[in-house]
Order: sequence, then C-alpha cells, then structure tokens
Amino acid sequence: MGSKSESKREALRVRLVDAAEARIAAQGLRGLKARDVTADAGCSLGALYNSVEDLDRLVILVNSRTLNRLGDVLRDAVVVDVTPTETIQSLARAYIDFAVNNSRLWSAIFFHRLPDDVEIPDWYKKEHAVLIEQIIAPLAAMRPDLGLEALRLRAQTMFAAVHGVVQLSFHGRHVGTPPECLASEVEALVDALTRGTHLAVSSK
Amino acid sequence: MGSKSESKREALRVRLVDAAEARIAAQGLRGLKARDVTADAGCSLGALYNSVEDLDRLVILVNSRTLNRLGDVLRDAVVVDVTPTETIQSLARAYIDFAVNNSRLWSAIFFHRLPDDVEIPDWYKKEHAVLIEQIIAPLAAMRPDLGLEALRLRAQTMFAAVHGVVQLSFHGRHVGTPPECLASEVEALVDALTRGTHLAVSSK
DNA sequence: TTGCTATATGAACAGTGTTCATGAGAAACG
DNA sequence: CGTTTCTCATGAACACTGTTCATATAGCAA
Repeated sequence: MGSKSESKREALRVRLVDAAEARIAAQGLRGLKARDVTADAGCSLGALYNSVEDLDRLVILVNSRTLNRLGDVLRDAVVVDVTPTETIQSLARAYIDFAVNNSRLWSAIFFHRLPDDVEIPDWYKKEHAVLIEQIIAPLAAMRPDLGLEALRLRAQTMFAAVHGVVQLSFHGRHVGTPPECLASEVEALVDALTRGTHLAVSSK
Repeated sequence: MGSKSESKREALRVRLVDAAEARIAAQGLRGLKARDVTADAGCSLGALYNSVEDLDRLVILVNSRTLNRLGDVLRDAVVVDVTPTETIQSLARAYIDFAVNNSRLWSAIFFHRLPDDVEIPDWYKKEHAVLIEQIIAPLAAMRPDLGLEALRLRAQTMFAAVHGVVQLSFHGRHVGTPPECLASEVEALVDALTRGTHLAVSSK
C-alpha cells in the first residue's frame, strides 16, 4: 500500500471538510449540498462517497472540528489565580463569544440530526465532553462534598442552562434574550447558579 | 362565495394539519413528506399547495397547535394560594411533562427552520409568548421593584435555562442530563434561580 | 510491460418539494 | 333551467436532492 495514494486520499478528505465547513459557515446546514461541496473541493460527485461515507458523516467531521476549536477556546478561558466563580463566568463569556463569532458552525453542532436508524459514532459523542469538562474543576472547588458523578451532573445542568439562553437568543422567536442583553443575562444566570448551589463562600 | 366550498376548504386544511401532526408525532420533522401527508389526508398532492402555501407553512400550523396545547397546560399548572416559587416550580414540571409526553411535536417547535429568505409570520412569533407568559406574574410577586420589560427579560432567561436543560437531556450527546435526573436537576436549577434572582439583581 | 487492485468518475436512479396546464364542478346570472 | 364564469382539485412534469454503480483510470508489484 503506497503512502502516496494514502496521503492523497487524506488530502481529499481535508479538502472536503474544508469546503463543507466553508459552506456551513456561509449558508448554514441547509445550504450544504453534495454537488457544491465536491465542486468546491475540486473532485467528482462520487468521490465524496469514497472518502466520506455520507453527507451526514461530512457534517459530523465539520462539527468535530468546531468542537475541538471550541474546546481550545474554553481551555484558554481558564486562568489560574481566580476564584471558581470567576472561572465559570469566564467560561460562560468564552462560550457566548464563540457562539456569536461562529454562529452557523456552532448551530450546526446542535441542529444536525441523523436519521433514526443510524447510530451516532461513539468517538463523536465523546468529543462533546469539551462542553462541560472545564466546568468540573471550579465546581469541585466550590463543592468539595460532591463526588465526580454528581459534579458531572451539576456541570451538565449548568452548561445546559447557559446554552439554552444562548440558543434561544439566536433562534428563539419572540422569546429569546435580545443579543445586547445576552452577556449580562448569562452573567446573572451564572451568578445565581454559583450562589445557589450551597456555595461555601470561604473558598476564596 | 358559497359557504359550502368555504367549509370544505377549511375541512381539508384541518385534515392536512391532522395528518402532518400525526406524521411528526410518529417520525419527527424529517419524516414529514408531502406525498405521505396528502395521502393520509385523502387529497391529491397538488391540493396541499392550494390550501397551505408550503410544507414549511404546514409545519408552522402544526407547531401553532402544539404551542396552544402547551399554553393550556402551562395555564393549568398555575394554581392559586401557593408561593410564587412554588408556582414557578409547578410551571417547570409541567413543561418537562409536556416535552416528555409530546417529544417529537415539542422538538418540532424548536428544530424547524425556514430558509433564510423567508420571514417568520408575525402571528406565529407572537404565539411563542405562551412559553414565558405564566412566569411573569409569580416573578412580579417576587420582584415588585422590576418593571414589565425587566420582568419579561428575566422570565425569558429563566425559561431559556430550563428549556436548555430539557433540550440537551433529549438531544445532547453525552452532555445531556439523564432522563431520570431531569426533574430533580430542573428543580434544583429553578430553586437556585428563584433564590438567586433576589441577590443578582438587587446587587446591581 | 503486464497484470492487479484501488479509486476517481459522472451518468443514472430513487426520491424530494413545487408548479402548472387541464378539467370537473360549484356559483352566479339570465 | 341553461349558460357562463370562476374556483380549485388533479397528477403529470419539473427542478433539484442524496446516493449508487458500471466503467475508465491511475497507481503499484512482478
């Protein structure tokens, strides 16, 4: 098996994901068409189905990229020498910024659905953990009484609450927070949540 | 204009919405096909485009029905002679119950997107107000210092937070609250928010 | 070169939503 | 009741999807 054809194969894959990413960023999930993407990537229509199983699979590859970028952003949002509460606020701000600056790619993560009869790949599911990973440590500092499982649960709920506000601000009709209030509303939300979880105030 | 053909016209409309509602409830938004729906409704394919503008419009009509049913449920969840906090908890429980028992129809409200170049009808936007209407009164009782606009904003954020937890519990991959924890997690969330609202806003 | 395998190709296929010329039937008018 | 007018139901046809597959091509081993 020559490594030349191997790398060519990989190069095409990258071009396809690049093209799909650009299309989604420009026109959203609905604007992603097999013929457009293959034309952009400079290959034939059928080539898509040789290097990537599916259009759905291509979306997953794009979303995987987005999740990784988001993961980097969230990791960078955690800085040392601040209180757990400030860390969580920083994470929430970073999440909002990312969603605002990558709105269509961010939406694609949560709006893309597979047909009922196909399984979501396990590696892809696991990648979603970046959404809550960084919350666990500061939460653990605030709640030393909780075990890892309980912390995960709390982190999930906290993320989901923030995510819901951002999501409805973008896509809610008439019931979403106006964009100019988004940051302050999420800040108030996080503030309420960090106080509300029986916070040990001595953790400064 | 005879009233006989008028009522027949309306009857077909109802049959179409009925059929679409059943399809969405059974197979989700992706399972809604023009040919299936018209066959179920007992009319020709083209008839759909005479009585309803679009398939998208048909989805909107179904969602409108769902929103109205949800509105009824939420109104019923409000009972007199309980504290504002208990009222809000009751609303959150009712929302979860509705989402669980009507998962696909409920999802259709939030997952359906129109093409970029078509406006969302104004009457349809307004109907989404039922999602937050019932929250405003108990919130006003807790925060008599806030004006209507500020109350609306708070209600929106509170709803969005709860909604986010429910949504990710259903559709989150690996980051959603497990179904069996949903009720208790939302209860804790609402608890934190109703306590936190005092602190967060009064400190401003 | 010669054969073998892998894969690139795009015409063809099996669906989609939507339109439109046609015709049937109801309503209006005399 | 007959005639005209108009509405709207019809489904074939169209434009556009994702996906497949026989075929041609290119890379690689001998």
